Amino acid sequence: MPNNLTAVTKSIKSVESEIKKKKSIALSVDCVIFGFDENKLKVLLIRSDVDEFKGKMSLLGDLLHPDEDLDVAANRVLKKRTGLNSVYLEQVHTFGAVKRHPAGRVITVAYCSLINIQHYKLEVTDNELHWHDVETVKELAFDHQQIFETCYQWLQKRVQEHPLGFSLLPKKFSLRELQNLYAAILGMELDRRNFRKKFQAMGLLIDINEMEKDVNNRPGKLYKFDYNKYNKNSKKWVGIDF
Amino acid sequence: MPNNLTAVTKSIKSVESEIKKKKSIALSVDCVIFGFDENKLKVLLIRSDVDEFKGKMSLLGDLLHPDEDLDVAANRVLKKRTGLNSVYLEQVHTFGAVKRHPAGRVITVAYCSLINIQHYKLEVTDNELHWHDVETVKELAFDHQQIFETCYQWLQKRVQEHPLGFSLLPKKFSLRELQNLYAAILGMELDRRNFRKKFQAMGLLIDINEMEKDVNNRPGKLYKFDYNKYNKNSKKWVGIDF
DNA sequence: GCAAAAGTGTTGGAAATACACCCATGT
DNA sequence: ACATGGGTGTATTTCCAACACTTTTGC
Repeated sequence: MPNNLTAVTKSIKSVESEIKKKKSIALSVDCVIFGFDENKLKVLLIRSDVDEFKGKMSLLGDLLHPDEDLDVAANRVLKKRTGLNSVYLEQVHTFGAVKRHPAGRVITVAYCSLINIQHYKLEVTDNELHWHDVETVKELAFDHQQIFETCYQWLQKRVQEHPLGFSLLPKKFSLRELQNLYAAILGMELDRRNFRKKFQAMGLLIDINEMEKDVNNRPGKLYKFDYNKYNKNSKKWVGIDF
Repeated sequence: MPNNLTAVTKSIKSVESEIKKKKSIALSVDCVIFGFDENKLKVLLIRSDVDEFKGKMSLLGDLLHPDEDLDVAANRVLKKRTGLNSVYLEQVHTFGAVKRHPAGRVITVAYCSLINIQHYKLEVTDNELHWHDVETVKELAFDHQQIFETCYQWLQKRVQEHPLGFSLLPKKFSLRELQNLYAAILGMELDRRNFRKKFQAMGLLIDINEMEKDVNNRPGKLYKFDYNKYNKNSKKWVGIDF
C-alpha cells in the first residue's frame, strides 16, 4: 500500500488509524425470507437465542465477518438456514439506531429473500425454524418487527415493477398460482380475466404445453417465465404520480 | 461454523463478547447532495483528501461515531458541509465490498440529499467544495462513482412517485421552474401543457396569488406545495407493470 | 412592435376496469 | 350429473400524448 504524505492529502496510514479508533461498531445482516404456501405469504422466523427476548421470534441473521462482502454474508445466512444456494436476495435497508441491540452497538443490513418453499421443505431439519403467515407476525425480537414491515412493504411495491414473484413459485406454474401469489402478496383480490390478460399481453410467459396434474378439476396450462426476453428489453419507467 | 440451531438461549454477556470479536469493521456515511441551478441538476463534490485518489473528486462523508445514529451522522455531514440543518435526506443503499476502501474495511451507507441551492450559496465558504453538473460526473474516488449512479437512478425513480423535488426549489416556485426541474432530473423534455395539467389535477399546489418578479417576459404565477394535504391522503400504489 | 414565455382545450388512442358464459376434468 | 376451476371477449371509462393559438410583460 502506497504511503507518501503531501501537504493537503492524507496518507493511507493516517486514515487507517482514524478508522481503527472508530472500530467499536459491529455489523450484522438480517434476512427476511419469504415463502408462498397454501396460498399464503409466509416468512421464516426462528426463536430468538438471546435471553432478553426469550420466547420472541426473530429474523435470521448473523454478524458480518471482517473479510466478507455484505452480500456474501447474507447468502451465507440463507444457505445456513435453508440449505439453498442461489436464491433471490436483495438488500433493502440498513438499521442503525444506537440502542437497537441490547448487547452493544450493532448495525444491521436487512435483506429480502424469496424462496420456493417446495425446495426448502426438502432441506428443513430444524424445528426452531418455522414459517409464519405474514398476517400474524407481531412483536418480534429487537427491532425486527420494524425490519420485517419495511421489507414486506418493499416487496409489495417491488413485485409490481419487477419479476420477483416467480422466485416464490415452482419453475412451471399455472396462471392461477401466479394470481394467487400476487393476491397474497398484495393482500387484495384481483380480477381473474384482467390478470390473465395483463400477463399474456406482457409476452413474458412461455407456454410449455404442459398441464397441471393431480388437480380435482380441469387442469390449467403451465408456464415458465422468460427471463431471457425480460433481460433484453430494458424497460424505461416514466409517469409522475403521487 | 457450528450449526447451533437449538433452543438454548445466550446471555447478553456472551453475545457481547461475540460482538467484540467482530469489531474490526468501520462504518461511514456518504451523502450524494443534489442541487438545482441554471436548469441543471448538480451534485456537490469535494476533492478527495486521500493520497491514493489525489485529484479525484469524492462524495461528502465521514466515519460514523460509535454512539451516533446513522441518520444523525448523515445529518452531521450535511450540516458540516453545507451549513444546512433540516434538509431532505434519505438512505439509499449500503455498500460493503471488502476492498472498497484502500485503508481497511469500511462499509458505507449512502444517503441522498436534496437542497435548495439558494440557501446553500449563503453559507458556502470552502473552495474545495464544488457543484458539478450530473452529466459530467465521472471517475470519482473509491467506489463513489457507483454510489453516485445508484443514488441518481434512485432519485429519478423516486421523484416520480413522491414529492421530493420541491426540496430543490424555493418555497415559492412557478410551474415553469417545476417543469425545468423534472426535465433536468429525468433527462428528457416534457410537454408543457400536459405537465401543467397533471400537476393541476393533483390538487397539491397552492396558488398563492403572487407572480414572478424580475423576469424578461410575462411573469408566471407562484405556487407552494401543499404538504399538509399530501400527508393526509395516503396513496396506495397498484398496477403490475414490468 | 417585437421577443419570450404564460396560459389554456380538444381529440384520438391505449390501457384499465367491470363483467358472464361455456368448457374440461375428476368424482 | 355435478362440482370445480379453466378459459375467453366486449363495452365503458379513464388516462396519456399530441398538438396551436392568444395573452401578458419587458425591452
